[in-house]
Amino acid sequence: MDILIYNKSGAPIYEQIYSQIKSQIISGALKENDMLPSIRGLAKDLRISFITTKRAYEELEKEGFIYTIKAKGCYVAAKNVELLREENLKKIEEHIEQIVQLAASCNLSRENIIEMVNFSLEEQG
Amino acid sequence: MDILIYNKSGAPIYEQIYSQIKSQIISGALKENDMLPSIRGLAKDLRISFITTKRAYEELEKEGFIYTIKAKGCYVAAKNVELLREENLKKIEEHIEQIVQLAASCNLSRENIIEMVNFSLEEQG
DNA sequence: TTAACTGTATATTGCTATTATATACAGCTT
DNA sequence: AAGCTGTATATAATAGCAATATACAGTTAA
Repeated sequence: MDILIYNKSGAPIYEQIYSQIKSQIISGALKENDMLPSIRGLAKDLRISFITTKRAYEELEKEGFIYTIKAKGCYVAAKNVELLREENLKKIEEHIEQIVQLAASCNLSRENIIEMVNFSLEEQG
Repeated sequence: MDILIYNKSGAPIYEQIYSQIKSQIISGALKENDMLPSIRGLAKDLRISFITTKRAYEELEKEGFIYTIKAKGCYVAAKNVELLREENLKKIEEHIEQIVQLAASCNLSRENIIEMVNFSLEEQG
């Protein structure tokens, strides 16, 4: 399990753990039913409290990326790609609606909006 | 000057004052060069410290909605369409950032996003 | 069965950002 | 001069959050 903590990054530790594991699940590096490192083991490796790793795992579980069996361990959940996709699509649609309204109230053209989207996409890579 | 403070609302007092005055300016209830209540007078009415009303006015001035003449008072600024436009642009950028992040985490392509924007724009007319 | 592992629950510490404040100051008006 | 206006600085009080220790309870394997 490759997890790196950058103390300078500004992001809280539990969040760094959360997002790194999440990425590995989404990318497929971690597969369904793979066992995650125990919250205590990982905490020891990272030299932090296990409460912090626990918090990261809690988030992951709440979002449906992992599941937990008490006294046994935490495992990668079945990838419900469609679910994730639909949830995100709904959120994206809401954002777009907001954008369209804002754009209308200040005479921003369609081309301008698309430009902005493209720009932002290129920034992210 | 009608300003109501809801202590339960969760929003800080200075922000409630800020947004209520802002609304009145945007709606036209307060017109260009209208004098606002003095920060001390308003504070007295609302039974709060004048530092709090001052903060609300500071925000309004920073955003360009009012202007101040030392030792005289605060006045509604000329309605600046560009100002509103910039505010909206900022909000739109924030929405786009969110969208880009969401899209990345469910492998939604640039084309898909642009399609969605176009679709939404056509719906609105 | 016990030692060593797993996750859980509760309370607490420390820190940082924010809200709201008092007090002392300086300029305008009458 | 009295009484308004806004200004500047320093301070108190909160609230929220990150990270933690400690005590608990279930599983596994020697």
